[in-house]
Amino acid sequence: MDSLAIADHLKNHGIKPSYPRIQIYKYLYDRRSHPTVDQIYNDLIKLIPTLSKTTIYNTLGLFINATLVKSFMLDENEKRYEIIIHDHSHFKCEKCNSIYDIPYDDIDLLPQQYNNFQIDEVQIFLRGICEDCLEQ
Amino acid sequence: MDSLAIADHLKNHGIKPSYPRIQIYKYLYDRRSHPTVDQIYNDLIKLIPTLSKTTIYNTLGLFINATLVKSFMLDENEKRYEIIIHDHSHFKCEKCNSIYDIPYDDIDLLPQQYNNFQIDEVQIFLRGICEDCLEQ
DNA sequence: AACTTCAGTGTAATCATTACATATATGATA
DNA sequence: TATCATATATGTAATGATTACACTGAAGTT
Ligand SMILES: [Mn+2]
Ligand SMILES: [Mn+2]
Ligand SMILES: [Zn+2]
Ligand SMILES: [Zn+2]
Repeated sequence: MDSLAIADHLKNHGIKPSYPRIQIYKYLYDRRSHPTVDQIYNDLIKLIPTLSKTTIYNTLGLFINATLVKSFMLDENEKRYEIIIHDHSHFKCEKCNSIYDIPYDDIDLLPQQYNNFQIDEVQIFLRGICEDCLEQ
Repeated sequence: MDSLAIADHLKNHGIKPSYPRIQIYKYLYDRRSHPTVDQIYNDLIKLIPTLSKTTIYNTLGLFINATLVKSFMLDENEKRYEIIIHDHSHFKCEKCNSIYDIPYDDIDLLPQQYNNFQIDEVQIFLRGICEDCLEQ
């Protein structure tokens, strides 16, 4: 997704596509990682020397309101952010601290119903040791 | 579970059963809620006028190490704590902010396997609107 | 009693996040 | 183009949860 396509995409969601906004979106889109605000800042400051953390917080807030991005917390005390592409859950390795995406198909589950509760969102976190770390 | 039984229980897990420790355990055991440190403090200060938050943090840390208690975070920025009795997941109502326990039996799932990953813990959070709030 | 150990407390430091005020860019209007 | 209005971006300060640290005091041991 190039900058022009991102700009259109943001406009379609009612967000004016300023340069920092486009770059933050692009960052999340290209890496498909789960960065903290600090990580985003440390990476993008190379590209946008005037960038401030406040701008990152504000921009992510906008994206979340437009349901382009979502945030979640593991047990650390920093929020993590990721672009919303399709539903999946997360696995965190206790050894290498990597966070893996896990497609829903791979965990056999259907938690769509609970009594008469309306369920809008399901978050699943797995914790353990990843394949790579187990091999050592 | 009375104070004597709790004292024994703590001893069995290598924790000296001081008065504050017993009361904090009792608090979590009796209420079966998901309090923040602040809530624990504000409630127990009535019973233990000299209690400090540091003591609560230390005590919960001990309990967590002994796997008597676990902590988790929703999207707020305060950790929540609960006693470990049996596995279950959580539902948070977006209207009344209540946190409900949901037995695993009620959500049809078996995420025990993923490739060759070793899965030690599964956390499931549901989000939506609870029965009570829907009725209004 | 003297000594050791450890639980408990209070204060200060840390760090993520938010609030706020100011500066800058954009876009419309005259 | 000059002027004005509005939205965006930035920097600094405030907030609030958690942790670090140093001290106090109780309990037990010799
Ligand atoms: Mn993900
Ligand atoms: Mn629970
Ligand atoms: Zn790993
Ligand atoms: Zn409710």
